[in-house]
Amino acid sequence: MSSSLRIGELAERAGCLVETIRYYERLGLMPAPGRSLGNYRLYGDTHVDRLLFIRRCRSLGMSLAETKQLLDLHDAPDRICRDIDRLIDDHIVRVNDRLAELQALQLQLKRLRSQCHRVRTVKECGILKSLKDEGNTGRRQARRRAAPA
Amino acid sequence: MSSSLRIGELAERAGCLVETIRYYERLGLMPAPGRSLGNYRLYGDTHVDRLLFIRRCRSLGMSLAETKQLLDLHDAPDRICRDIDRLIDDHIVRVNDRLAELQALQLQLKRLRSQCHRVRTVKECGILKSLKDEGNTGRRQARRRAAPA
DNA sequence: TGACACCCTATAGCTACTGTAGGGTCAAGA
DNA sequence: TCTTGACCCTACAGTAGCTATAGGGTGTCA
Repeated sequence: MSSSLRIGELAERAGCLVETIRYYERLGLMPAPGRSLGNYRLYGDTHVDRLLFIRRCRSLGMSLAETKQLLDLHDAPDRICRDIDRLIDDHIVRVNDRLAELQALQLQLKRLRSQCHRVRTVKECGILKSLKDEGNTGRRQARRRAAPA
Repeated sequence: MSSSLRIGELAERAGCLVETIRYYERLGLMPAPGRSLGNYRLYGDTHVDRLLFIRRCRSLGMSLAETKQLLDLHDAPDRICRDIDRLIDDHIVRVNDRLAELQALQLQLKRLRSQCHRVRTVKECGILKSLKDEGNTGRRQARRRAAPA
């Protein structure tokens, strides 16, 4: 029953590329499987489960680092699950933030788009004008040493 | 009036890092400026405008490739501006798509989070259970040659 | 003269893969 | 038996958009 899959079959089950699985193995997310006589990787059911778990985390937008944390928690089943809650909560916050950013962005783009008043040439294009003038950019970064006191 | 800024001052005006400006220059988004006797880059007003334009496009989520297209259109002021409209429209569509994806994701995460019923150990954690069982992943990719007919 | 902020080039690192080169394995068909 | 073709292997380069580091040079002030 503990099937013996080759990497291509595993990839198909998980809906990912063969290269992705080898990549996860290099990163230590997937354990190195046994090998056939011809040096082919051979996977069992636990590998299938683990890969599906990883892919599901990824499809929920988690990073590989977060996914690794969840896997580690999963491998220590007697720990309290508050850590898992926290990880998911943090992720929800990040997704919310990104969502708000994108919504603001969408609004700005629509405003920008409305600047085009059917003129004919680029020279008179309201969109380009807006892109040039508006806001003058966020001024977030600018890494230079602090001015001496 | 056509100021002569060093790269650090330009970076500060645009709210980006010095390295980012040099990176844009390597990519051809920023033209190579003149140099001082000591080989320092010296920028004028046109460079300031161009960098602000780029940063504004980036802050609107456009790729550098899209930004380059807009810059090229900008440099050919007699072309019809329909191309600009189209570029912005395409971008709006992509932002909308991403927004919808994120909203679906947020819903899934909240459902996932609600699986935790205040149990104590990871072993019994409903979140991990959901991550293992649910949906069995999208099965999108899986690149293998088509089965022979 | 020294200290320090700033600049230079070249190169490596980040995330999460994806793609390629150059080979080996394995099963089926001629 | 030989060949074909799908599949596998390792190692490495490439993607986007920066960011960081090493190892140097420049410019200004005390």
